[in-house]
Amino acid sequence: MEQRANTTERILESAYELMQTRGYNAFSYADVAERVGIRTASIHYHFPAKADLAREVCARYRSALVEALATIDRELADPADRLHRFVALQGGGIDRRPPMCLCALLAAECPTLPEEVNVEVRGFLSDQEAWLTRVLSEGAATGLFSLAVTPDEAARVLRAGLEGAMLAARAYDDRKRYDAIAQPLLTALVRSK
Amino acid sequence: MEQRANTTERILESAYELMQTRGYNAFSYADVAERVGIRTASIHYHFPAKADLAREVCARYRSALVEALATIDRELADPADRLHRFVALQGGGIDRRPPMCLCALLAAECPTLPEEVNVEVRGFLSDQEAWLTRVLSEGAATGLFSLAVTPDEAARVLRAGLEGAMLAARAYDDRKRYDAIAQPLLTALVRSK
DNA sequence: TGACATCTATCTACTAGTAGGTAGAATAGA
DNA sequence: TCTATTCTACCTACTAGTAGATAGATGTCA
Repeated sequence: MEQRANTTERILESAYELMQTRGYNAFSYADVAERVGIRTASIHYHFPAKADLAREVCARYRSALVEALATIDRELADPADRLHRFVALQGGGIDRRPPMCLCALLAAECPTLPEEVNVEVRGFLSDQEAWLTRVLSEGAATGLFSLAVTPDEAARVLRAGLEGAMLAARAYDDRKRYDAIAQPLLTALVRSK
Repeated sequence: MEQRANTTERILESAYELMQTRGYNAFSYADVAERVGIRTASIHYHFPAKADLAREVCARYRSALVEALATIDRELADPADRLHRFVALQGGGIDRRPPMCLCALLAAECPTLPEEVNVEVRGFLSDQEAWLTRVLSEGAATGLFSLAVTPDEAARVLRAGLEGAMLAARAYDDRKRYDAIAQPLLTALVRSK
């Protein structure tokens, strides 16, 4: 049939959606199979074990993050603009509500996750923090804004705060809660000059 | 036999520990039964459904929070001291590492949780925010410290940030990450005078 | 006090359904 | 025909939950 690439992509896409809404433990091969329109056994051909599928979903999600951050760097020069774009990126588009970062969700399940998935989750969090630290350092160094704490502290706080904001938006099923936390969080951390 | 109260307590205690480490979806009656030393069927005598057990665990956790906050109010008068005690409370003792708030964890699983559990989770988050808002308002009103944002904004940001801090500590299995976020978070939000 | 009845708490044994995973046959395109 | 892909059919382990029995404690009343 030569639909392997096609099917693999569809499996990954469905698995991503399921993982983002339910997490790792609450989705099954049966859920994916139903969405893709194949049998559960067929998924094992593309991804021998559930851990393989989850790891690949995370790895791609992480790659997408790296690309998105590179795009921000390319399109925006001002560190303050970059920060706001980052916050908006995490907040998601209009159709994706409430916003939720896949890896923030998986972080909550860490103790029950296969180790190869945990590696990707931690890598994602580290990538985020590293980029934020760089942008915050640049802004502070060039005097565009002043920080309430050191750049790497601000990066950690910002990442953690946005994570908590997404979780709250999810718990109350109200995407406005994200902005209601993200905005004052930025205000408290970064003082524009 | 008259061990009902005893057994009920032991079931609740085991369920609490399991839920705090694995969340709702990744623990089973079999896990609880093994720890308590009874059969799974016996758990159904005390808690007809898994949702009943989880709801009770959450309700008690929530009550414990309310009590703990009342104790803080009773023992400490200074709003700044109360805040630091709160942060330490969330960070847990020396033996409980890495720290994790049960309801912060469950917030991540919200879409897959029985509604009666969700009610308790949201109630917990609201209780926390209400208390924080009050303490922050008092501190700001009496001029003990100044806030970077409004008291209720600061309360939301603080709660979200600590939640993200606990998640990070869990993901990296390193309790130091909690303090590494909590401390600068407080610094950025609350300026002592 | 003794007998009967009820209650508590647990058990064994079971149900129906789901989990992830495997073996090997069928199919289809190059 | 060879190879890639998907299928049917199955497996074992586990899920929450139920049915019915039972041991022993407690209550009630003649």
